[in-house]
Amino acid sequence: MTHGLRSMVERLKAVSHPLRLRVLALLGSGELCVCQVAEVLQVPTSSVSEALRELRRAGFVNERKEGRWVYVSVIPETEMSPVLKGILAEAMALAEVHQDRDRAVDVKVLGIPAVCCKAEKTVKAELSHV
Amino acid sequence: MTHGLRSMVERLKAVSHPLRLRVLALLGSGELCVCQVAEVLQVPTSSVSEALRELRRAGFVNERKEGRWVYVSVIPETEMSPVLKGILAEAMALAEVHQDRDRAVDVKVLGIPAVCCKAEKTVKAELSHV
DNA sequence: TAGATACATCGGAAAATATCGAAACATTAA
DNA sequence: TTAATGTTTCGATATTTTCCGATGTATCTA
Repeated sequence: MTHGLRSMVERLKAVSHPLRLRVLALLGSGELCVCQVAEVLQVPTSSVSEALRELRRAGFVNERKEGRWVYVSVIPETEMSPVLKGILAEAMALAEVHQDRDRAVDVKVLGIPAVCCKAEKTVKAELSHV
Repeated sequence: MTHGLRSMVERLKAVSHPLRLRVLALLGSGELCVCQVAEVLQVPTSSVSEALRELRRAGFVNERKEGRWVYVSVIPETEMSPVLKGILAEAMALAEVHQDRDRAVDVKVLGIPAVCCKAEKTVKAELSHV
């Protein structure tokens, strides 16, 4: 038994969700902290946190705590199942995800202090005319 | 754009369900008619029918009508996306699915007339001591 | 034609999931 | 310590999904 039908279904469910799939795909191009993900995707941090919990339960992402930030990333390719590899590749090719990645570049350039909740409105304003 | 985030999520949802994944995996070893699937998996035909509707919507299975029977099968490998190929391979390796396949062999040996709803109880009896 | 059979759809109640603000928790900085 | 900030959990509601019996439809056969 690879891991059982039930477990396989749980893993598939984890990515059968627009936000969770977007988060996974976004992390596919590199580690980010939770607030950066929230900023890029323009959703409440609590939603991002919940999405990440499911992706972690499925074993698709790792996290690394550094001070008050939690950095999340997709597991290394050597640990990915063929199915995960395929899903990630297909998701990263989606138009929506390309846009997210572009936003992520801008967000990363600004650096963490400028981006997270405190400066939310300011950053949105800066990004809006990009 | 491959097909859009929404559409990709719909396709993943189609297999994020124990019965639907089992049906897909079962069909992975060959065409069956709806009543054979119901008999093998021991679930109401209406549930099988609904599961197949979703798998068809996702583009994972084809159907072929012959008289009053509807034969369903997984789409040819040449038409499968890498993701579908991976999911099917992993699902077909599950212990639960191996058991289903064994039952399918018995059901096929008995032939359609003996197996479908009419003879349900009889067949169950025959199969129970295999 | 009437009856039987395979399959699809419907109805609708129960369960699961989504969503997001509010509150709680953890860490940092003043 | 106190205030601020990033993250998680909670609570409560809205929405979706699941499940299967009952009903409907198409096809075969007697």
